[in-house]
Amino acid sequence: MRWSRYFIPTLKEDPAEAEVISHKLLLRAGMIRKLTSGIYTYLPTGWKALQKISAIVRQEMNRFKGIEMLMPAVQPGDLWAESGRWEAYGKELLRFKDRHDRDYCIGPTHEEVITDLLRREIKSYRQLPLNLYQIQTKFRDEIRPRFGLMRGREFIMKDAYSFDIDDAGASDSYEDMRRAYISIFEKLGLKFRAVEADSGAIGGSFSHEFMVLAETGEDTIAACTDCDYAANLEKAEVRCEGPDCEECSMPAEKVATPGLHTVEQVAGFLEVSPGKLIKTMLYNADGKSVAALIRGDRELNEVKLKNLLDVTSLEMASPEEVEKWSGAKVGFAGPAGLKVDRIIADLELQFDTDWVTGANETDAHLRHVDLKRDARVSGYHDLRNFTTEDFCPRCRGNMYLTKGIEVGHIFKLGTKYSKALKATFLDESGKEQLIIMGCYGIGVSRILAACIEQNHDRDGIIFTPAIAPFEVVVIALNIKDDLVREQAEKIYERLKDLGIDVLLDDRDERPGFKFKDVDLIGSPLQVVVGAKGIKNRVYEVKIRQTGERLEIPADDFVQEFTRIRNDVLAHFGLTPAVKNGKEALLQAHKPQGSVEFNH
RNA sequence: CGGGAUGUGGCUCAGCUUGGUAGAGCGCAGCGUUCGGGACGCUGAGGCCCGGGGUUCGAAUCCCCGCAUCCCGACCA
Repeated sequence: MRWSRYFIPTLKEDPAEAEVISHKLLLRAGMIRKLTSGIYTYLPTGWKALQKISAIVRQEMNRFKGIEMLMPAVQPGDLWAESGRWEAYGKELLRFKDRHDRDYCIGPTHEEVITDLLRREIKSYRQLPLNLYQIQTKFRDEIRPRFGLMRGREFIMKDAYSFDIDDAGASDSYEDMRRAYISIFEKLGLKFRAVEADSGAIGGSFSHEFMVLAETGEDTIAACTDCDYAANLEKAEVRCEGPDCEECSMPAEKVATPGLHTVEQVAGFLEVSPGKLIKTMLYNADGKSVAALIRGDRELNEVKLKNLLDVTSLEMASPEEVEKWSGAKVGFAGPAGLKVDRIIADLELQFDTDWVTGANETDAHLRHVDLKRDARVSGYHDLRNFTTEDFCPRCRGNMYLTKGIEVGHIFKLGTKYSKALKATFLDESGKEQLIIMGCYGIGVSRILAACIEQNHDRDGIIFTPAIAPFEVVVIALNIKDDLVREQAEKIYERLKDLGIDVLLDDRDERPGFKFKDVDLIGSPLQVVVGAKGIKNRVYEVKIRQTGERLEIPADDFVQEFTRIRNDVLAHFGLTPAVKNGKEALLQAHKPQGSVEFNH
């Protein structure tokens, strides 16, 4: 492709409408333009990058038994009423009526449509399993679209749905998709983590989120340095182990702590560390009184508490309730003698003793408390937020915190939709059974934004070779110089022959102008052809990622260029695989299961 | 849905406090000089100043009502 005959409307200045880096750079690099809030046109290079992402998604989905199809964007309201989501989905579902006054919506997802299709077509267990997917434009009428492609209203998504005859089959389908997703993100050349998501009542690890690692990510992830374990910070498991401690040698003793009701105040007054205090947090859980005990220097994780109690409503107790249950004003509750239905303690409290707690008496605390001796604790459970001091719950390795952008989510649906829409099959014994489903999403357009969030510098985008609209840009420095033009054309043709997606910057512009533009659009490699180089029989190759400029002899250009290119591919965890001598498909060369690449 | 901000040439913005009929830089067109990190000079085109009402002799500027966009939060998953 020749730049002079192409369409890449770059911007020199940051657009006022953009806040986050990927949004700014997508606009500045001429990849997208906004039509209206949360809705963007993909310009040629933006669309090209999206197609490259889609191609890898498609390739890996097919490899892991997915079958591509395409469903309508517009869906009848009746179908959504049948699944119960016409009411449940809320305003995010864009609804409208046709000329006959019938209800319709624009699909934010396709469980209803695919389940409707399958219930009509699937009769027998012999027809299953199936995994059907599509890559399609979705619409969700977000209350507040923001960050460009990161959270648009209209966006491109790959959504897959699996259909199995039993749980074992569904688990196999799920595992296939998990592996496919790992492979997809490896081949895209992105640093990512598969994160265990809240599997809720289903149990087991049946939900994973795939997070592209980027400092600007919205989610915080706790990840293990030694194994694959990673989880959203608020979901990360805390494991505590150790020998049971001896009973405290001293009896519990009441001390006056007038007006001191925060951890810091009490710890300071009694000259102990906050870690020797126990916070007693009182909750109203579905009408029952519950006390959660946690070390003074820790944070309670309410989601963990709620899941543990398996209640629908969990609220902190009102001051009145606190007084009623503890017999003291807020700030002086303690486990000893507390009048609540249930006392639950955090795991780590069982490995220590000689605590300071509230005395259930205003202006008083107890010291030398031994939980086993002095309180009726019904159980020790993981109740607190994960900290970086904690170790990996799987392999005891060290954990670190990182930020991520959710780009994929896989989970087992079970029979939620097959039940609602009566999608059944006859099993071997002729008995009618519900189809077991799973669904698997990838935000294709969000990947483009996430890639830029992860890979950019002050000059612009640094695309991974797999996503770059053009892997190489050949810059003809002075196009009016016949020799320069001829040499640039020659290199351009040679690279094309190697099967590389290459752009020839043949514009009649000043060098500085062209350098800035080329850096901005983010191609991983640049070949600079100038009069000076030609005189010395060298070409210059610039590696976008590092800024390195390498002079290579004109005579063995192809050989040297290929070597440099392979180094760049390796940096993104990729190797070239030449097929039919032409098509340069990019392959991840990392072993499967290894999900992170280091700089 | 609550809070905040902004709408002026294609883009980024000034002008608004203190009303007098619109500016800069970039971009665009032409000419010349330049030519390895977004050059310089000259000439030129381009604006119902978001929309609608009002106040006033006179409104980009003051008042009221809309609309749009962006940011924070809540909501949603």
